[in-house]
Amino acid sequence: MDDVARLAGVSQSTVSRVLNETSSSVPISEETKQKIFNAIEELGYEPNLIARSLRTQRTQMIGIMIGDITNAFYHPIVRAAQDVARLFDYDVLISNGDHLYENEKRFLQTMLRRPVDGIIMSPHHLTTEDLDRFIKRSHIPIVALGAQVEHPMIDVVGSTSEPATYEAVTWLIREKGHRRIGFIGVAEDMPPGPPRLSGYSRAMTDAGLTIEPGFIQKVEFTQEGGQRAMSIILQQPNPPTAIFACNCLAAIGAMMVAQDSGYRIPEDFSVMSFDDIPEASIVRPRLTTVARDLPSIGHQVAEILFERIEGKITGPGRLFRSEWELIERESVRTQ
Amino acid sequence: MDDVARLAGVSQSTVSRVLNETSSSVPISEETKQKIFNAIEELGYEPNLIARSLRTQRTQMIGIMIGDITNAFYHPIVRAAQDVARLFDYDVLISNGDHLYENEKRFLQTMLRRPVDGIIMSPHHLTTEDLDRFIKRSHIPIVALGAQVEHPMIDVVGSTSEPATYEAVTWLIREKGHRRIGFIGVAEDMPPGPPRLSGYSRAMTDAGLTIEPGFIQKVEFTQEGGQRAMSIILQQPNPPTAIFACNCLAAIGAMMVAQDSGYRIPEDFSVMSFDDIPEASIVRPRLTTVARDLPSIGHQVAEILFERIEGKITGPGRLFRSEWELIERESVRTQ
DNA sequence: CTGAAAGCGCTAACAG
DNA sequence: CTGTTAGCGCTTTCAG
Repeated sequence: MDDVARLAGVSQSTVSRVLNETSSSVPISEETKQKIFNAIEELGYEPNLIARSLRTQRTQMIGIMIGDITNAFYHPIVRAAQDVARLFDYDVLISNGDHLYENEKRFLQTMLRRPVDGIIMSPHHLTTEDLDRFIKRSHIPIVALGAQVEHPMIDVVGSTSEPATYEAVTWLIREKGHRRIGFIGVAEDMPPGPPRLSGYSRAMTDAGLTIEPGFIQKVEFTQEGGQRAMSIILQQPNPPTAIFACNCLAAIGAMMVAQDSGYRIPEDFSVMSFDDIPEASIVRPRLTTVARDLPSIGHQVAEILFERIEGKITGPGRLFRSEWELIERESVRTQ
Repeated sequence: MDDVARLAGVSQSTVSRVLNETSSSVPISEETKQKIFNAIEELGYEPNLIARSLRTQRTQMIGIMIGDITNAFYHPIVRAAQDVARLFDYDVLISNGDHLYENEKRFLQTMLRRPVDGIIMSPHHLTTEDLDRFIKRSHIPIVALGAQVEHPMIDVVGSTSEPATYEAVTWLIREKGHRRIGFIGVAEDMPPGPPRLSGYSRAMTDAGLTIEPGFIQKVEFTQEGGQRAMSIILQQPNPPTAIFACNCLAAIGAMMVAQDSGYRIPEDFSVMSFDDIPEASIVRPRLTTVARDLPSIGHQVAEILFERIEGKITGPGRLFRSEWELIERESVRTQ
């Protein structure tokens, strides 16, 4: 920056001013500006963000932690969030939680040391206390994605799980005539398992149907998880006619086990799942799912975060519920 | 850090020393160390990486730019690279190129301003001159993933495209008896299109087969691309009996178009592709592919980069070829 | 073995 | 409208 100033024949602080024109309320003559821009051009100067950060105490970076890079659910969200970050001239530090508590804690520590100006995360194991301790120490705004975080300073996006599952299971019962419905949930009661299970239970109860304990299986968010769950369900003496899975990958795993065992979908089992990822339309039959608009969730999450970063919003954490819609394809038939 | 020093009753520079013990050759008494660690613990102190970076001129960050976050090909690679970065106590800045020249250029600029200590990228549009200009200015080591970058300072991992495609197409001809083979390549001759096309051509020529121009379609790395390509191929008066696609997503798109038009795979068309992503085994019939060990590529790429970052390797860029193997599933039948 | 002090590149008062 | 100056929090000589 000194070199630029020297070449332009001005002081270094003037260069800094023209570079941060918005923040400085001081007017600068067009002529000086031109000289400076020419010098910058000639030298190919790029400001050093490290130095700027040290001074301003803002890093122009946000951190995003996703549950699992392998899960297509997160891709549109990350992409959209990255797009809005770019609008604000922010970079994004992405981290892979892989659903491990250790990774989630390390992520927080990294965010603290680095530090970042804001965080988007999908905490699966982190407790409210973990988050609270972090926020007390750092004051970095956090928005949580699809988690049941109850914290006065954390904005939450998601939480359509309970009602959406209720509607979907009710649809399976009322419109499609199923009465024996299995549920593939999430191991260790990680989010978003519990609200979806509760939506399922409520729908069953409201319809006056009994829930057979063997019909509820809790597994990981993976194809293998779905396979495991379905194998167990298939061993029931009187198996369900429909399966609601919390997650597309698990639904696909379940479908594959059933097909490999000689069953036909949807003739022998109807399968339905949550979140419309590309795999849902690759698979045959195509999956009927509860779909949320993932790119717009990504947008929303990032915009909410920047409201905090820019200080436009202060005060207690807010809760945003995203829309959903039922996409009917081929994996469910009427009983 | 001052607070820690005060609480421990030592000077701030001593605290810094115990925190960077490896780099400092100066011995420090056990007693002092203990006092300092206690103080750190008590205060919950975390060093500020920004300040450290400003001083050391190293950021403890690497940048990774992938072609497309949506393409499962990159997921194991990113995950593995992130794992090794963590071993070196590095953070990872991930960016999504989305196969756009503009994004690739912006990525480089970001890496320069930020700056990072090293870069892993899969350049699709960036020219050797772009990269050369960047390296001249920044001296940041780069390792390129699966690209045909010819630059004296850039390490390249990949480049099995030509021989692997040659082998695969030859297998289609010799073992499976196909003589009319279509090829779905990459639009605008982006990597890794050209070497794969050349492997295909060489195999066809070596087998004495003619290449019909209408059998070669160049499209994007997406399902839609594959759909488009296959639609055109299906309109040929005398279509091929087998299709080799450069990319699984495109292969899946192609398969779906064929199936939706009433053709059966592999009875009417054999389909084969490159890179074994999860979708390849979800789809029916399961895809026969040329598979590379993606996690180990990710590991390798990162390790090569850290050799440069740590200065263990200097000198001209190296070329690493990864292993591949043919995984036969159900999408190819003998003619 | 430990402390003092310089300075990484920048921003933002403050002073003209 | 522009220049001078004081740090941001750390590492690393240089002295002791």
